Amino acid sequence: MRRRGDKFPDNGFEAWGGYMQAKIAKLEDQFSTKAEKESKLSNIFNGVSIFVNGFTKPSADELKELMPQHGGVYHTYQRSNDFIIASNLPDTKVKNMSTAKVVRPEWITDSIAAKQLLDYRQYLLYKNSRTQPQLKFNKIKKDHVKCDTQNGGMHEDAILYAKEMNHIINEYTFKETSKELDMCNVPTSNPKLPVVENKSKKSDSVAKTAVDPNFISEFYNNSRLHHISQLGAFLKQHVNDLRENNDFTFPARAVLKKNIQALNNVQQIEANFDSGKIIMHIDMDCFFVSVGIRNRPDLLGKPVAVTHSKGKQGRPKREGVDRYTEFNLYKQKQAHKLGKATGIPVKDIEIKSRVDLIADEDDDEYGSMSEIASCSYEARAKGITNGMFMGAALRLCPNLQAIPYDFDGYKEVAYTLYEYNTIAQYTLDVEAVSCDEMYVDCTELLNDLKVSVQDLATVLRQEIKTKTGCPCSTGFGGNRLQSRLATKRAKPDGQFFLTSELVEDFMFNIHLKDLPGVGRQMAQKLESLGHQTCGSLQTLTLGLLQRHLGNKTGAQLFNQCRGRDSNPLTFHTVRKSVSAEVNYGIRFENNAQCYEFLKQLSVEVHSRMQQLKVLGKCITLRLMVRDEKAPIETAKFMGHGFCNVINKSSSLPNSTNDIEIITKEVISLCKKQKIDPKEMRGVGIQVTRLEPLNAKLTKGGISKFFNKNVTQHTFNSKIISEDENGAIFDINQFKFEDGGEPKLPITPKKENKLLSPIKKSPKFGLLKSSPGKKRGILDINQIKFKDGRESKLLITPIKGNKLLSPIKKSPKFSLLKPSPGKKRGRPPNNAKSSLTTSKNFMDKFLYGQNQVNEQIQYKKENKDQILCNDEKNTNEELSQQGLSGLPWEKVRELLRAWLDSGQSPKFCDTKMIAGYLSKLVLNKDIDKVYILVNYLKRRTDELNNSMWTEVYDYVLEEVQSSMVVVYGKKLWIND
DNA sequence: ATCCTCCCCTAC
DNA sequence: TAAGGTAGGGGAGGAT
Repeated sequence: MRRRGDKFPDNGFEAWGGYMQAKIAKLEDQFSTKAEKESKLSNIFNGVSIFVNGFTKPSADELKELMPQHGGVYHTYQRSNDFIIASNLPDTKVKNMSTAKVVRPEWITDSIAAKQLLDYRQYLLYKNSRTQPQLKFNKIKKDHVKCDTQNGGMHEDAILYAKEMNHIINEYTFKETSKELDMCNVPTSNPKLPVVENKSKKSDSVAKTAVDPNFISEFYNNSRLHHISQLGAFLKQHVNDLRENNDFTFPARAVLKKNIQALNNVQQIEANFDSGKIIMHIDMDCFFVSVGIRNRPDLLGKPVAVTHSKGKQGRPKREGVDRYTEFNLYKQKQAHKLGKATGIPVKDIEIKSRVDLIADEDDDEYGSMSEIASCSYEARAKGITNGMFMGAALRLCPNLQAIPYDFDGYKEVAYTLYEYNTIAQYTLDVEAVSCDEMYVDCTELLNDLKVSVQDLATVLRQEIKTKTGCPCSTGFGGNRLQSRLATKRAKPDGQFFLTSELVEDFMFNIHLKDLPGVGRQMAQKLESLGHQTCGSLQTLTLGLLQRHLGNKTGAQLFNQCRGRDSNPLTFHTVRKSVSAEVNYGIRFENNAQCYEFLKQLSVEVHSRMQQLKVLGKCITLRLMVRDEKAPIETAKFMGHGFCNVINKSSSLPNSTNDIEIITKEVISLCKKQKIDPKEMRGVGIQVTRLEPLNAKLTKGGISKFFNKNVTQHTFNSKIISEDENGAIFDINQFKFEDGGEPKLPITPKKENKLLSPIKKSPKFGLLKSSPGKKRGILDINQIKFKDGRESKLLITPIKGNKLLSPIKKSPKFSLLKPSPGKKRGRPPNNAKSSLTTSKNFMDKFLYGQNQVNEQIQYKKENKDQILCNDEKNTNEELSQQGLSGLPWEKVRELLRAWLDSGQSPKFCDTKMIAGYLSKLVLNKDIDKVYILVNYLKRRTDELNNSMWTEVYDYVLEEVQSSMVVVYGKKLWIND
């Protein structure tokens, strides 16, 4: 089982990966290969890897020799965990990298001379307190790390640092491995030595088929598609989190504006803003390749492909492979599908396929069936495309350079692209598409900066390039479709603004295949109708398209081919399903093996569900089974070959995330199919109809928070440290602006505010201060505020005494009844039952909605904690206390789950949230109030549902009334 | 009409 | 050798 997230809970990015075992395996590999090849002089650099940047003394070549001799690893191109060895670096480079790991080469030579690893910090090329490593040393237990005598007098922190940087998580394994290598400086392949026992066991465990216990982890660790998918999902969540935890002030905009103004050709603002929005689409150019050659200038300008295959290398022969038959089956199926869709006789259809260029099985040179994940533009010029087989690609371009995957590198670059240090420091109106692609609604940003689209693009692209080392392209347009097509035009390494005047001409020549949503099937269908371009398709009527393609798809295409797209960017995503599947390496001999694998896959799904904190109600098993006409041996090694797909699902009586239930259900579904396990070629498990769970807010968990200490801590301390990022809330940091014209150095947003009239609810009019009005004074001694950030808190003066009067409960407030208006999503179970059940959403969270499931779960996971059941805390008491005893992160989490629940809001929940926020106000925790209220506002805006809007209005009224009581002023709200 | 289920398709 | 995952949208057709 892969374990995720438990080791590095403080670092979201690491938590995502968590492939501990694989990492360790990789590490062991590094050691063993070295040990096999070199006769080592020492183990000084065990666990240390370096990358040499620029001219050094000793030279890169000499270091390359030295490192393995002393137990270290030398990388020809940079990996994320490397120490960077450099004697000097140009300033521009330094600006754009973390200098925490840049070390002078003397570190290496001195360490060797001293026969021990010296503290690298004495050799840092740049000593900048701001960029010093911020290690959470307490995360690693000291007693695990004592690296005994083998490391000589190595500074303990240095050991820790080296280890952390190299992601050596399992100290035990690390030690064992090192010791083994220490014991014998001999090739580990010698079968006589004890170590070899170990080694040979290990090589046995190189997972070949799904029967191997390590197969899932091994496979996922090498699967590009898995990485792409997980990274994408992670980044979407990341954007959710950013928006949730951010106050939406963007101090970095000032710098951005300066940088833009520093461009030579400062233009005045174009008429960008005449018609609605400006959407930007950012896409890294051939992402995997760009990351892979960041430190391989020798490959720049050459045809390069990222692939598992090493090139024209001989492959072992496999009996029974019949590529011709297998490929033909695919083609026939495709032809059949097309014939059915278009009415063209199947025999008249000729299918082109990516297998066309691939050679016979026994052709060593052009026969590789390794897929190309990404290829450079030079390779594309030769006709190579992503997804093509290596054999075919080599035929098109015999000097194609194959480079390996660098999944850590992709992760690192993606993170750079999405973290505060690039786009997110300027705006959070970001929709994450994938690890290398995003949409940004630039309307507000451009308005604020008053710069041209082109200048903004130039500076942003440059910034991304310097920070990631990879080129990207950006496209701009009035909607997401236009911006996307613009990017396509801009590539590679360019930018393009598709202005509204250009759209019509531009669209005319766009190939239908280039429209998002038009894939192979649709493109072929449309081609069979006689259309290949948007211009051509524009001649068809809406009705005709809908008849051929269905209502939605038809309408979508009708609009798309005219450049129209009314789909807004989605800044917040809610998960609807969780799944795991493996369609590679599946070769079972008997049912037992099959069920064992299903069990492992269930564990995988379960752990993903836990991470996402969801329960699910519907479980689907997906099987790929060899088609009877297909050869038993597949064309691709361990591939699935030509298969039939079986989907079977089962609805559970209750939502669950119980591993036992999932496993049982999946195996039972599988048994029912009565499929010969020998014929299985792929297995997948999917869980749908999700609902949120917060296991920590079960009864036992909650009573902890009613502990007196916690309460005191929350309410009385002036300096508290409960921010999950470790930030300290410190009143001394608080600044408040008083009187006169607002200077607004802190909140660029405010400028907009003052420029643009308020459109929304008329209530808001009262909250706004008009530009000339004086601001009130707030007693800063009573405000808690986050460390290190400037204030965005603004309090408007009270408008008359009216606002002090008690708040009337709006009579239209009708949350207990389902609105007859539009429905969103699937109501849980059925609408009636959800309304009549006694428990509301918050209660479910607080007291355990799926009490059975959860408590079982809870007991399993918290055997030690369950002792704290102070039964005096009855539900009733908790009800009275509401949320006020909870840490605010919990409330935020709860609020999020509530908004994501897909249910109709209930008044009691609304009241609870409002009550909590009011208490925060009384507690003068304005910072948190501000974040929560704005989060609520953004989310309810997005939900665009009158019931939720009422929730917001109600909560805001409550908050503002408390504000008036406490401060005599209202909280300033972003609009 | 409006749903649910079982697909297929698309995107990265 | 090779690592063909995963989430979401939507259509077809049957159930309500």
